[in-house]
Order: sequence, then C-alpha cells, then structure tokens
Amino acid sequence: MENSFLQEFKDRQYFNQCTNESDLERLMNANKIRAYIGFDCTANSLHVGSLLQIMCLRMLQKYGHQPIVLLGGGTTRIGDPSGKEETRKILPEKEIEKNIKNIQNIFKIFLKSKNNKTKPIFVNNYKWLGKLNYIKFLRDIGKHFTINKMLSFDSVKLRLDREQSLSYMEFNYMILQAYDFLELNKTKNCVLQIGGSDQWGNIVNGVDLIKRHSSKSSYGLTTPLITLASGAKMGKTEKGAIWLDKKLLSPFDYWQYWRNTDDRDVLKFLKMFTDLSVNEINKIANDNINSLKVVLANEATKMLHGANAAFKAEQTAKNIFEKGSIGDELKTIKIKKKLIEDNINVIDFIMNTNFFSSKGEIRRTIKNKGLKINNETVKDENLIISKKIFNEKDYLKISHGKKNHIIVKIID
RNA sequence: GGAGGGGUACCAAAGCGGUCAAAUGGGGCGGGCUGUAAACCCGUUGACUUCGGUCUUCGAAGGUUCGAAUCCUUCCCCCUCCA
Repeated sequence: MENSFLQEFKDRQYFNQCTNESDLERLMNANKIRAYIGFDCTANSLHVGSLLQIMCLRMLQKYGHQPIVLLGGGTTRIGDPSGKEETRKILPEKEIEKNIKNIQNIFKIFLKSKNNKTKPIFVNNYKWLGKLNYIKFLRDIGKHFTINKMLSFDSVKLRLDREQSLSYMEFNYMILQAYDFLELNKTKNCVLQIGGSDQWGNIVNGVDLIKRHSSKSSYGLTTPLITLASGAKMGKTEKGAIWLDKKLLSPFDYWQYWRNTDDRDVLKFLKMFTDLSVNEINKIANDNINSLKVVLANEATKMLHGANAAFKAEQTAKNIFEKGSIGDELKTIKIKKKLIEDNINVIDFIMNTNFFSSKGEIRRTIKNKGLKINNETVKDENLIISKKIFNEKDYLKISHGKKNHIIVKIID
C-alpha cells in the first residue's frame, strides 16, 4: 500500500514537478501540513478539468493534511494569462461573488469536513488583495521581483513571442499569486501550493517570494496537464463542459461521460479519478475494457452525486443500451394531451419537446435514419403522432442517434 | 501619430459584380462497421416551406446598380512595419 502522500501522488500519476521533492517528502512524513490550491472563479461552476486538483485536496485529507481552498475573488478580477492566448473577459464583481458561492458548494461534496484537523479552509484572496496599498505593495513585494525574470516566464514569454498583447494588468497576475502564497504562509502557516503544470511559474514565484520576504521554506507541486488520448483537453466536449453540478449536467450524463472514455485512457483515469487503491486497479487491469469503464463511471459518479445516483445511472444505461427500453433517469418532457389529439405531425410534435433546435435538423436526422420513436426508426417525416404510440403510462421515448434520448409524457 | 494588410458560417480559409446559402479542410451531427471505444467508410451541416420557392447571413451603417460577400463613403475592431 501507499504509505506517503507523495508516493501515492506519484502512483496515481498526479506528479509533474516539485520544487524540492526530498525536503517536502520529509516534511510531510514528519508533520501534518497545510497546502493550498487556487481556483479560478470565471465560471458559475467547476468542470471535470478541475477534478484532478480536487482529487489532490482529497488526498491531502487522506494523509491527515489540511487543504486550503483559495477561491480567487481577487485574482479572477485580473485574469491569469498562463496558458491563455488572449486576454480574458473580465467579469463583473457581483458575478464573481456569486460564482464563488456555487463553487464552494462543490468542494463541500468532495471534501470531508468532520475532522477539525483536516477540514478544508476556504479563503477568498479578495479579502487581502482588495485592500492593498499600491505604494506599500511595490515597496514590500515589488522590490523582490525583477522585470528581467518576469519576462522569462512562459506565460509572459509566449505572449511576447507571438506578439500578442499582454496588458499590464495581466502582467501583474503572477505577483499577485505569489503574494497569495505569502499571505497564506503568514496567516495560515501554509507551506505548499499545488497546481496544474501551467501554474509552475506562478508557484515558483510564490516560493521565492516567501524565501526573500520571510526567509522561510515553502514548496510547490504541480500536476500534469491531462490530455485525452484523442489529443483534446479534458473537461470540455462538443456538447459543453462536463460540469460538476447536477443542475448543469445530470448525473446520468456525467456517468455517460466516464462510460465513454477512450480505451487508452481508462486505466489512467481509474487511478486519477477514483478512490480505488492503485493495487486494486492493478488487479483488475486486465478485465474486460467495457466493464472497467463501468467501474470508472460508477466510482466517479458516486463521488460527486452519491452511490444511489451512480446505481440509477448504470441501470438507465443498461436499459437503454442493452435492453433498448426506457430508463427512468432520462430527461422527461411533459406535453399537453390536447397536442396529441390534434393528429400532430412528427416534426411539429418533436419541436414541442425542445429536443431539437430546428425543423430542418429534425428532417435531416430523419433523412439520415437517426430519429427513433420507441426504438423504431422514423422513415416518413409526415408520420402522424397519436395516442396509440404511447405506452400504458402515457410515455414515449424519442431517440436522436444512439446516445440521446428523452421521454415524453402526456399530461392533461 | 505615420505607412500598409485584414475582418466571410462553429473554427481555419477561398471567393472579389449575377451560375453564392457561399469552394475546401477541420470540427459537429447522423448512418455503417464495432464494444455506448478508437480507426476507417458514407451522408449531412442557416431558418421557414403547400418542396415551386421564400426569408435572414459575409465587422457596422449608408450609397451605386436591374442585381453586391464582391464597387464607393463613413465608422468600429484586429494585425504588421515605422516613430
């Protein structure tokens, strides 16, 4: 079994770089520490792209360390240029505050809060960044940064090399993030910052600043950027981001996302995104790939939406893909009885369900044999929908391709 | 501030007075093969339609013309070079 944080961190392929691995290893074995990860609050929720970071926080708890979750109310007002080709839109302050509240709820699902020694500490850097005094800041903090060095960081260099503009505001981002680390080091005794590999520069700056300003040691640790076997970045699909919020993405769709993982990514994701131990995973590594995908989907969904939701999602998937019947986790649309009594045409009927965005799209789908009603391919776009097609419970299933289904229910 | 180049559909990129709802590639969607995978092959990709057409779209607003993505004017934005 894994016996140290860093060992498991590596076993699960979370490890990318560390500022001083041996010292950090020693420190974390001897003491319980506090470590932080900063999250951007530009969206109303987090998506799968942040999941690895969340898993890191969970692992800190597992080894008795205490995670600090920094919700960047201050830095989000600036916009991190790392890994971005263009200046981001700056959000209105009210929206940022709203985002922070929503995002905080996600952490409350993933992180345990019973144990006082390991429960997450939430901080918002606007609290200290918002009241900085410019002159004082330049004198205390700014003197530790040289422009020469700042220009050498990738986040800056890439922009300059490509001759894309980088505003002075964004240029300051790295100093602010370094200052965050210093602040947390001073007030919360936080000695480690974890982040994605694109944060390396920002993290190193923080470690340096703490050294220069307070003559104390601190550490930085980064995780690799996860790219899918297909080459795409994780977390966003064509249909939209894989949100960690059931209001934005249903547990069934979340389950499906994992179930549809590329073969080549399955073992990696089991290690990264489930609570199964590395040993357990190695034992089942040669099992049928599709059953592994189900394990992955179940474990991942359980963690976010609970065991019951994971179970239901699996049942629904079985019903749809193996039995071809209706699953109760499918999205249900209610439709007025009157509509059916008027001998409505398929196309108009489906338009009423908002399942498609235009009649042309429905026609095209019919033409391409992609539309099914109760598992029967619709061949004629003039088909009339009548009550007979509904089952005894007044349900009807509409399918768009193999993976998109909705239930239509008649109401009075 | 001066001199050039450019803004075309989800993205990239052709078109440069009518045959342009706009080539091509990527992406998306659907079908086939399979395993709810990948790869591959095929179809499709503005809206509405009584399937004859009609309407909206090529940075924005005006104008010329029977007719404009294409020509002219003004404005906005981006890029390159110079100061």
